[in-house]
Amino acid sequence: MPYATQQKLTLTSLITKAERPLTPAEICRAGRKEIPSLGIATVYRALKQLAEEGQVRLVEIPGVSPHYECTARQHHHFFFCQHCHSLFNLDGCLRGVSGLAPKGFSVKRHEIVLYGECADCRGRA
Amino acid sequence: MPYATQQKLTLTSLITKAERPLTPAEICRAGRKEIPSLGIATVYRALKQLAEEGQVRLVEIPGVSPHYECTARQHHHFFFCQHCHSLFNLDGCLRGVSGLAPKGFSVKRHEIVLYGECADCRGRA
DNA sequence: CCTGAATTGATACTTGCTTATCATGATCAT
DNA sequence: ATGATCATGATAAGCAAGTATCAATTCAGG
Repeated sequence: MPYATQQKLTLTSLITKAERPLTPAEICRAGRKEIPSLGIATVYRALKQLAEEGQVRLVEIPGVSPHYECTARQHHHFFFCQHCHSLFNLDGCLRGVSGLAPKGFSVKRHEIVLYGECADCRGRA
Repeated sequence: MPYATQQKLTLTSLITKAERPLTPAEICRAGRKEIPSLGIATVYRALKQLAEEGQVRLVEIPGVSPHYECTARQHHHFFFCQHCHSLFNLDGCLRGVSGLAPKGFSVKRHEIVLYGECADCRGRA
């Protein structure tokens, strides 16, 4: 039977409360504020377990290193700031996405990614 | 000054005529029908040069290994068959894509990817 | 509080993709 | 043709993400 360790509890809480997808490195850095000895391997192990349980999912964005997010969010897409390299969640979706597929093709899911500059970076530039 | 070798000519022609994005491995395999000794390193070198010249561009799809395509095509998106792992070009786009971004964000470009089963795979299943 | 089972953290290793190295071979201006 | 230059192909090496290993540590039931 699995043990309830400080590492798991901290990491689960951290990922659940995050308001945007995080990289394993970001998760590790954040977790070290609570548990300074936290190792990256433990982060990967926790992510793997949480993903298997369905609590966390991998977010893959073209040209962006892998991020992870809590699955408790509804369907949404992402905005990647090319200046500060941060990933933002977007609300809403578009109509007719599946209509882009040729006849005879069945669409199971879709991804939409916007690239540009976030409000902060735009203001500073 | 660069030399016009059989390898470069063959690879350029091959990529230009392809009707869908190809992986370096696919390009190498196809090129060997013309030049059996063709090495993978030459494929990567050609892709790098063509990309710098703007003739070819990298196509990155979440969860899919890197593909390359000719830039002479107009704006389009992709469909990835989860069964045969092939990438297909889609015609058309959607309206209001940039409207998904929060206020103050500037959108430079976007990507839309559909995942599912292509007509062939769907028929066989 | 003690003991067996699970977990941790450091690090070595694996995997997939891409680039560097270098001896050999192709290209082209003369 | 021919020599200087550039390109090729095989393979080693690099790189980044993730996994395996293992001694040391932590957990939790009796």
